[in-house]
Amino acid sequence: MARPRKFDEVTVLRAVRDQFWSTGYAGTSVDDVLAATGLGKGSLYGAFGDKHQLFVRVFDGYCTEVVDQVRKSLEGPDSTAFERLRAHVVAVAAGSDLRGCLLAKGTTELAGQDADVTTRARRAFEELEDLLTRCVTQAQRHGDIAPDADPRALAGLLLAVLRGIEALGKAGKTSLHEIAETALAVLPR
Amino acid sequence: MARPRKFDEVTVLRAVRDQFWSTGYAGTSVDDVLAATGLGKGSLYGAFGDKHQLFVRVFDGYCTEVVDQVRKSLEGPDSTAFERLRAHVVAVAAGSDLRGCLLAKGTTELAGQDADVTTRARRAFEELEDLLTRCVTQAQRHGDIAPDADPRALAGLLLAVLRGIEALGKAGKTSLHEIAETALAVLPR
DNA sequence: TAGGTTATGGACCAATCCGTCCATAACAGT
DNA sequence: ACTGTTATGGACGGATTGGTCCATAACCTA
Repeated sequence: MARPRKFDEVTVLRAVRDQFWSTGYAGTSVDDVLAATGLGKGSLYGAFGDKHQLFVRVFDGYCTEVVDQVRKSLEGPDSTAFERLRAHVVAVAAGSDLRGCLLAKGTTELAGQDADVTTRARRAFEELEDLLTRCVTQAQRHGDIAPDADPRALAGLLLAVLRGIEALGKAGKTSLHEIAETALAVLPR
Repeated sequence: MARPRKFDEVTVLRAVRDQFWSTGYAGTSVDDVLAATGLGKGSLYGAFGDKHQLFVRVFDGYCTEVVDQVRKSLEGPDSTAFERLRAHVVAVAAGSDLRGCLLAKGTTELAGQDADVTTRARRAFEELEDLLTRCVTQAQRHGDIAPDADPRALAGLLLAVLRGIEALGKAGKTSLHEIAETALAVLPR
C-alpha cells in the first residue's frame, strides 16, 4: 500500500561493500557510496541510516559471509580433513583478491575506536578458530596430525598464519605460497 | 642569519606518528595534526609539505625505527639465538611493542592505492625477514633448530605469525601468548 | 643597530564533508 | 479514480576538509 523500492537491497549492499573495501571507512565519502550504488541520498539514508550504521551493516554481513564460506571449504569427512586444511591455507596465500579481506581492513582501521566493529570482528575470529579447531581434530582422528597435540593451539597458530599471509600479501610480498606450505609442513605428525 | 625554528622536529614527528597511529591516514585531519603538535599551518606546511608527504615521512621513519629495534633484539651469539627468537615473538604477543601497529595499519589502509607506502612497507618486511632468517640460521648452528630446515622458509613463517598475532590482537583476541608458544614449539628441532 | 632571511600562526579560500528536508513519484488497496 | 503510504533524488545547510597566503616575529650577521 506504499511505493515499493526501486533497488535491490542485496545488490546495493554488495556495491557498498566493494566501495568500503577499496577505500576504507574514513576514505569513503557518502557521495562515493551514492555513485557506486546509483541511489539518491533520500533512499540511502531512509533505508540504511547514516554512514556508520551502513558500514556496520556491511561489515556484519561480510563477516558472516566469510565465516560461512570458510565453513563450507573446511567441512567434510575425517579422511580429507588435512587436505581441506591445506587447500584453504594455499587458497588464502594465492590471494586472488588484492584488496585482501574487508574483515582485516575494517578491523585494523576501526578496532579500538569503534566498539561495534571490534565486537563483530572478534566474534568472526572466534568462529574461524572454531572451524579450524574442528578440522584439525578431524585430521588428528585420521592420523594426519599428531593426536597428542592441542588442536585449539594449532588452530590458533593457523589463524595467525592466515591473517599474517593476508597482511604480507597486501604489502606485495611474494612467496606467500611457500609460507603456506611451511606452515602445513611444520604441523606435528 | 634567519629566524630559527621554535619546535623540535623529532618531537613533532613523534606526535604526528601517534596521531596517524590512532586515527589512520584518511581519518586524521590536518587540524588534528596541528592540535597534536601545537604547530601553526605555516610551520607544518613549510617544514613537511602536504599531508601525504608528512605521512610518508612519518611512515618511513617508523619503518626504519622498527627494523632497527628488531635488529637489536635479535642480535647476539649463536648460543642464545633461539632464546632471542622466543623473547621477540613473546614480546609481540604481549603487545608491548605497539610500534609495529602503525606499519600494519598504514599498510592495510593505503597499500594498493599508495605506491610510496607499499614500496616502503615491502622493504621493511623484507628486512624483517632477513633478520629472522639470520637468527634462525644461528639457532640451527647451535643445534636448537633442525639443520636441514630451510631457514628462509621458517623465517617467512615466523614473519607471518608475527603479523597475524598483531592483527588478531587488534581485534581483542586473547591467548596470543599461546599462539606465540605454539609457533615456537612447532619449529623443527 | 640595521638589514636580510626564515619561521610563525591565523585569516582565508574553494571544495567537500555528512546529514536533513521536501516536493514529487509510484505503488496497493478500496 | 481516489487515498494513504512510502520511495526517490536533488536542493540545501552548516561544518569541516586540505591548502595557500601574508603580515608579523625572531633570529643571525654585519
